[in-house]
Amino acid sequence: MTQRPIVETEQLVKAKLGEIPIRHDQMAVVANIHRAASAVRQHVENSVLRGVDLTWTGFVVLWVVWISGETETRLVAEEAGISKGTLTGVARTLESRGLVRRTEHPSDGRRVLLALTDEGETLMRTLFPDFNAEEAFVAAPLSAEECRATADALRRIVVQVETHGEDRRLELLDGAEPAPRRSGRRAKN
Amino acid sequence: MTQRPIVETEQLVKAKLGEIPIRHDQMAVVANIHRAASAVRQHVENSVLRGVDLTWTGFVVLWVVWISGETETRLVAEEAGISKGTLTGVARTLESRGLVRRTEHPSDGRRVLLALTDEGETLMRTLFPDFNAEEAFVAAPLSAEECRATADALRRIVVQVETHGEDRRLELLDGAEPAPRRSGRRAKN
DNA sequence: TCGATGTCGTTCGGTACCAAATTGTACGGA
DNA sequence: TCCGTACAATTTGGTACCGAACGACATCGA
Repeated sequence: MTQRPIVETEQLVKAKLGEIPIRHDQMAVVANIHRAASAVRQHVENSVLRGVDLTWTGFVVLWVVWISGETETRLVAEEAGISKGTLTGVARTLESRGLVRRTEHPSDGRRVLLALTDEGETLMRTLFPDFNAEEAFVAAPLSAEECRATADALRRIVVQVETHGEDRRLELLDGAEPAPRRSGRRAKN
Repeated sequence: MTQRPIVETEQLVKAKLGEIPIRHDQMAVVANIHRAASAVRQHVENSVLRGVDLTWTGFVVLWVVWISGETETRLVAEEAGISKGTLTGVARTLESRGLVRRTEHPSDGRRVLLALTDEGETLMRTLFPDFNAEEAFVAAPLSAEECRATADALRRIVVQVETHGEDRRLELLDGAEPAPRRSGRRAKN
């Protein structure tokens, strides 16, 4: 993942687009968010997670359930940042490994609750400190203060998308229908 | 994706782990990197990319080839931050849409070059400004200076993983064999 | 010249992942 | 009681994604 120098990229973009103005700083932030996310994810998967046969997402789901206790699946999906359809599959995998247990909701037959098994609890108690040590490792070049500032900036981006993203998308489409997703299951008509 | 308040999360973690010390700032940075990455990706896919039937990764690959010109696939994969195996599939998809062209390397029969078709060029010329506008939208809560500081912090994390990640992983295993990946194709023996 | 060794891109086995469709349950009002 | 609407999780159809294995080619030394 050898990164092309930013300066060079800017020149190349300029050559491609000529007069059209580009927001470089914003472009760099977005690009680096994704580079960092995949670098960190890859590192953690290949260090602490591989040995216990978990994917990143599997770990995140375990984490959410561990911290929250028995929780409805839709909330777990939301907290873990994946769709509920994806969670169904991930939860099935975790269940088959004996780390997670499904229970039906006491009063609402539609809902399903997720909780850790004893084995899951035990795993997380030893695994989380290792995981956190890798978080510390990847963030080592940043001071505590820089970590906080960076985390805060990223949080503001998340909030921006969550609060204004929907409106923005509607505005962009400007009345046109929402353009069906080409991959995945076809829309009915 | 309603985010649990950080303070609350810390208390819950503390309750779970008791005396074991946790690096909270580093934990928050890693968590927010991933939240931001998926929020941004989702927003962009559902705004500008859906209409032209591209996934995030497909766009990134197009971008790399657009900026770099005709390029060997292994370099495209590296620059795009995906494995070469994944690139084979993505390139196939893009080729089938007529956006990308494969050429054999003039002197080395193993290599394959990727270049945009005219259609690909045309698409990027109109698509990239739209894409960049969404980058500006998601980063809107940050000043230009904050964008630079955040991008820089993220870049340092990427560099940290790239320069010390391998050593770190070896150190963690401490002589043990590398723990086979359980999912995916089985190791030979 | 030929074999060992390395490096390409591709194939393969498997999970992850999304959004639409589907199925099942809840709950209000007629 | 029955119907319609709302909301729950699951299924479905498709791409993305990784890393190991593979086959084709390159390169170097004997």
